[in-house]
Amino acid sequence: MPELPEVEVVRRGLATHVAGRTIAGVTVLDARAIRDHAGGARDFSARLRGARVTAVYRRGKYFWLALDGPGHGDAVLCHLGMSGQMLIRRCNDPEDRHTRVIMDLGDDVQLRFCDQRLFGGLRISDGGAQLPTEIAHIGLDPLDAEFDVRVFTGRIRKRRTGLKRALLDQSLISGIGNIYADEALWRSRLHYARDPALLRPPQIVGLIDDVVDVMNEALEAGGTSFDALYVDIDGERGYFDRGLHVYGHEGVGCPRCQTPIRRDRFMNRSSYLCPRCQRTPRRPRW
DNA sequence: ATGAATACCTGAGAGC
DNA sequence: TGCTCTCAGGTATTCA
Repeated sequence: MPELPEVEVVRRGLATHVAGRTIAGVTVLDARAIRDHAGGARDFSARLRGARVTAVYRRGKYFWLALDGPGHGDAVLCHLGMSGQMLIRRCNDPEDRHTRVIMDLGDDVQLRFCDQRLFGGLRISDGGAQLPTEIAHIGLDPLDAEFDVRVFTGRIRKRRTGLKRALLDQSLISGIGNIYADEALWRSRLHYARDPALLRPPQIVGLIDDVVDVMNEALEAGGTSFDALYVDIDGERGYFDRGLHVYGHEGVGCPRCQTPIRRDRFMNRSSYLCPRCQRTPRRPRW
């Protein structure tokens, strides 16, 4: 569900409200939320007790709390999956639905991990404060200062797969999900089945420019919320759904040419595109 | 190397 | 009302 802009909104909220705090206690309400933590719930809680959060980092859709004190150099590695939320609450605030893990942070502050579908989760990464080895296979995201569009161009043009499939491959470039893939492809007037090897390098540079633009615009709007499943750490929605041009707009006129937006089934999910602006290629790669 | 299928989950909404 | 079906922003693994 949440893609890079939504995760970055959460990361910023945590950097403001959690960094500098000490974890006084951890309650795992549903062990499935930490299924990727090798040690299980007791180990998870015990190792975090007394640890201090020094900073909150992100790569793609993953983020992590860097720890000091007990667990110095370790990190709490987090992914929101399709429906995960990080909520800052007072201890006596009403319960949030689907709360799976609660971290008490002192001063009457709680961090609650809530996740309806449980595709997300938390785990401790040994020595992962700088960059968890568990996500070594995740590529740089386009907002990372280290991201080099020339390197990316070289890599994607070697991929023998469709353009959208490549954009969604988190090992090639991270942070892009179904919404922002469709929005960026529409901005670049590229069909999802274009063959990356047949694109000119400037087209790929332009596409990445569009990815960065749409993500930055979404970030300014606080992310995209279609429903209550994506909210920031205060439980507030984002407003970028108003800024979407094609995603979820089946049958609505393309903002450029008024041709009705079409929804295709692709990779077992929906792809929205303008059939006039984004012509099906002569030699498609699916 | 690539990708299809599957698994992990809950819940909202549509249609009957 | 209650059943079945489809859909949803993601990732990892297995098998061909």
